[in-house]
Amino acid sequence: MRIRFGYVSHALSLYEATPAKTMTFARYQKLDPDTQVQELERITERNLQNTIRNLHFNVAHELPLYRFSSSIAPLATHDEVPWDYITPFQSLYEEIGSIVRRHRLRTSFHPNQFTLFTSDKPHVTANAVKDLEYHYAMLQAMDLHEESHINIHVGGAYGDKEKAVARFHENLKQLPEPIKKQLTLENDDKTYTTTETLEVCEKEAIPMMFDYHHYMANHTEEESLETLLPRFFKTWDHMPVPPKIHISSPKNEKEYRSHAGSVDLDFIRPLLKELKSQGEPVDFMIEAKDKDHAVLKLIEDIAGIRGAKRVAGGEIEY
DNA sequence: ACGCGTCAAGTACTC
DNA sequence: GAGTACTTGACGCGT
Repeated sequence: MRIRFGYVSHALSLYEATPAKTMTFARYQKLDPDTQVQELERITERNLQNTIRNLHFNVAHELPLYRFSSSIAPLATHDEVPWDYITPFQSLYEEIGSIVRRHRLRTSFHPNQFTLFTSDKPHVTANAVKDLEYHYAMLQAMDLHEESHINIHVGGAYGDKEKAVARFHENLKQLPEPIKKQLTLENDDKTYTTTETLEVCEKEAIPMMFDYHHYMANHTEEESLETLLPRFFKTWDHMPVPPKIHISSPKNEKEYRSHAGSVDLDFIRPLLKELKSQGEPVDFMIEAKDKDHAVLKLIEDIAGIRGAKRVAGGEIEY
């Protein structure tokens, strides 16, 4: 089995490299109207430049996976802040796309928890569509809109999961088809278990994003890795990329669902064992507080397991 | 330099 | 119905 690795948005080793510098609406309103858009543009340009710096970090460390920040363009989907977050930065978006293609990186977006399709309130669904259109527009500007995935959760339960899932399928029709093609759906740590998420994925032909930490926090006795993983793999059949798994470990017993700074090798051992027996290549997106530090450490830890061998900076054969 | 409250958005829970 | 927690990083403000 081959495992490739990556981290979320910001390599902390780099000096002042956040790709998520932001501006709140409250702050925006306090600005002189003449400088409002100028300020948004200044922040966005910096976020795109920092995205490029982070991609160079990936290339130098041979880490094939990278998740773009969702906060590249502040207030991009805010009703009262209509501004063009694409055209002024076209060449920066293109540069990002060309780095990604040249080095065969695998990139993605992960919009926040407000982007969901289970709500019974029409404006919530409308906002979800708008938010996904924002992410997709950036991918288009990078010319990565046919390869990069946008990952979201199923959503809320509202006291009746069956009805909520029915609404998910209904509301999802409002999402333009090209955007829907780039979606992945992730099992969450409180509401939708892996099986429930798989059912939605299978119905919609959407690949599933398996989060192992969420699985550990939210699964039933019937849900064994042994039975779930083949079904999870199947949602990625006919995809040009391997199934992707989110990896993190609990902060502590009491705050089990919170992410720890690094990834505890013992916590993910059962997953590694099961993946090894499946034998298929997989990609690991590491979601630890220490970001790049945690990835590089985990790679060394896994490479230290008997039978495992590092074949690149961010790639292990096991 | 450092700590603390705030932030556009939603849901779940308590009262 | 109103209020708070959840949860993330970044930011502005007060000290």
